[in-house]
Amino acid sequence: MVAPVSIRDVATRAKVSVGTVSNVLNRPEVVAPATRDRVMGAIEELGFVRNDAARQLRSGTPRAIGLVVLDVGNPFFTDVARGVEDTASEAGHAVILCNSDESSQREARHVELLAEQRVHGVLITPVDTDLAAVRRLRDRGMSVVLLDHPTTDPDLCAVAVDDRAGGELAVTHLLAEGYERIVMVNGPSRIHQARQRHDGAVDAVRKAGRDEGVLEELEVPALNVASGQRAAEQLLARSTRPDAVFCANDLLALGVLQVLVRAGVRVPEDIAIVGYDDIDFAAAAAVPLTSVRQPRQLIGRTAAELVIAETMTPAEHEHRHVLFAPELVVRESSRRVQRPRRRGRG
Amino acid sequence: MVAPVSIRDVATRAKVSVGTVSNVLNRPEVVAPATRDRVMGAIEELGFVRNDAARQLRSGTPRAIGLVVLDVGNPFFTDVARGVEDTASEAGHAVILCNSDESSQREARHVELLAEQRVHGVLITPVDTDLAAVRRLRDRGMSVVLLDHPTTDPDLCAVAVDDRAGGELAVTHLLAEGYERIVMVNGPSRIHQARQRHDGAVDAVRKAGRDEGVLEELEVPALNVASGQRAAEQLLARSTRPDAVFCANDLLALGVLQVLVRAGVRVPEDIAIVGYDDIDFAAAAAVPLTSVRQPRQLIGRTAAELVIAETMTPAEHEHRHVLFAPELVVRESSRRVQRPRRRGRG
DNA sequence: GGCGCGGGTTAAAACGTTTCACCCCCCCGT
DNA sequence: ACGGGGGGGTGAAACGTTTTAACCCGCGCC
Repeated sequence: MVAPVSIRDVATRAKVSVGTVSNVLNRPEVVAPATRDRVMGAIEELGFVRNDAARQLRSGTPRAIGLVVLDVGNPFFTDVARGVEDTASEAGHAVILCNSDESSQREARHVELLAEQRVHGVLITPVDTDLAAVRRLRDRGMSVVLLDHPTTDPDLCAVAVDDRAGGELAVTHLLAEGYERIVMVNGPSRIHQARQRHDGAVDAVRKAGRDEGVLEELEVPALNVASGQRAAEQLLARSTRPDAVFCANDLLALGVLQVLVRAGVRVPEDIAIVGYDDIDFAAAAAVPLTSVRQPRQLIGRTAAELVIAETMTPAEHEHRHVLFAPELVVRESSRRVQRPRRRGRG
Repeated sequence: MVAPVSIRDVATRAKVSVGTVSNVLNRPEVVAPATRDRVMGAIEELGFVRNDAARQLRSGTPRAIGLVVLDVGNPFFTDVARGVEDTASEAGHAVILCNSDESSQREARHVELLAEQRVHGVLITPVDTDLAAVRRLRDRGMSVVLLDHPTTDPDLCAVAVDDRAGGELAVTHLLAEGYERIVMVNGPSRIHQARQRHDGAVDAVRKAGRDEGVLEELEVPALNVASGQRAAEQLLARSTRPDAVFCANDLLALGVLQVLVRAGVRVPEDIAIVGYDDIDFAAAAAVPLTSVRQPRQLIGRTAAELVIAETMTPAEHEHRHVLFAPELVVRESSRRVQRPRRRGRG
């Protein structure tokens, strides 16, 4: 519509050189107030906007960071994204959000795109445990922060929550409340978090000195509401139902909860439920959901800070592995209440 | 870590000119197969990645589009975003996601950033009804698509859903089911969608030939779960309660639903609830929620297609205003059931 | 046997910044 | 009066591509 206006146009308009215009843009203090005002005026009148591609080409310092998540539909990730976005935008960076949808193929495409953009850094929750894609990024010189995916690689920053501890927290709580036939509805074992949370659950059983039969794992194909619903239907069809369900995330838990409630099963009297993530909907569920809280926004903020810090001072940067502690939020869905036990075992 | 490798390095390695390398990258068909293979080999060995900043600078055609939403935490927007992301990534574009958080200030900052990035186009749900920021973008020559914000401006593309029709749909349904004391829990009137949905609700009352007293509006400060909870508490405290609640979005509805259920109010027997957006959680709620469905992903896809089309062929592009029709999804939360009316009025 | 032709390749210009070395001029000290 | 110094500004190179005009060369055609 309008002819693109460059720094050169501004320069001629303000009767200065392009160098001076660049200076008022980047180091206003070195140019005399009078000329500075003149240049600013010209910028205003012409509606000049700095072309970041050129700036980046010359200066080599990009102003965007990439964020690759497993599922934008999951509130957990949007909260993380919000944290990332906040600190990034404070630092004047744009966030390029990519959704891998748990597909390595999509992940690869997105990573390629980010590499071409020469982004400042990449925050990624890798879909595969083998970190080939991630390593390729690093080899091309970008700083990478692993999100919610612990690693021992000393050349990588990572921000995660101790999933094993979280799993333990949940099941310890259930055992303490007196539940004895616990089913863990878990995601596919290729997902790292799923495995860790289950390991933690097993830890809890062992540490409590219980028979390992008190905990059973039921694997579902995806960590979403629909899978939870199907899992609950399966459980309902059984002759002996569990007295508690621990779900690998809140979406599963909400699905389970809904099906149970609609089937007339009382929660927690008949079956208790514990979720994971403590998304906002967990507290607002029909029966407020006990859940393992992760500091979602904090994860995002921390990761963004790390990646920005790393690119600011690449030399003295030490790669850090930040591991947050999860926290159990007990709500109604798992509180032991006085009730007639249908089948007294403990 | 690794010295950045440019097209020039590839050229010397493959013993061709940089022009040829560029041709291999952009028009493989014009270069002889033998040399093409040689160049590809060099690219592979050196791990070359095209620098998009330089490409964009020279060619003027960027490969990213901007998306500015009101609230990334709202599943409605993440679904829209997913639609945008899908088509954008099919077209080889990155999506820069920005969260304005309903603040004009943040919106302005993000818009500025996008302008500097010289993005292909911007998809935006503006926070203010006056479209100053949007117009500034357009004046700078970027194509803009208004998301979920109808306009009559013929110089702008827009993709929206007929909110007024949606509001009418919801209330017509409630009236048809025999509800007669309807409260609409609505967002702040500065939000365009909120106003439209209320207008539609009023339409429904009028068309049904009812007294306008059957519909009352209760305004809450934000369209989220917490506001819904507070609204429900207010309603519970009243001496005469409504027999139906129409919420301006599903987050509000879920908040209302939870508080009602916990207070022992039966839904829909005592109070019916209708939400708006039909987010995934609506169907999975304690009482599956009747809601007005918007084609969320389709909105995103359509908007992305429009913006890409516009920048492909700016000359022959005609700005379009796409208006999708909402659809009522009736579920349990508003189905009339036989029950003893507490106070017979109709 | 010269000519035009066209496929394949190249050299160089251009994109809009930033940065760096340099210049001008005025003021100050001697 | 002259040199030094420094504030304020300039000009040009450089960043990594894409693109265009030109070039080279072999070949078929008149």
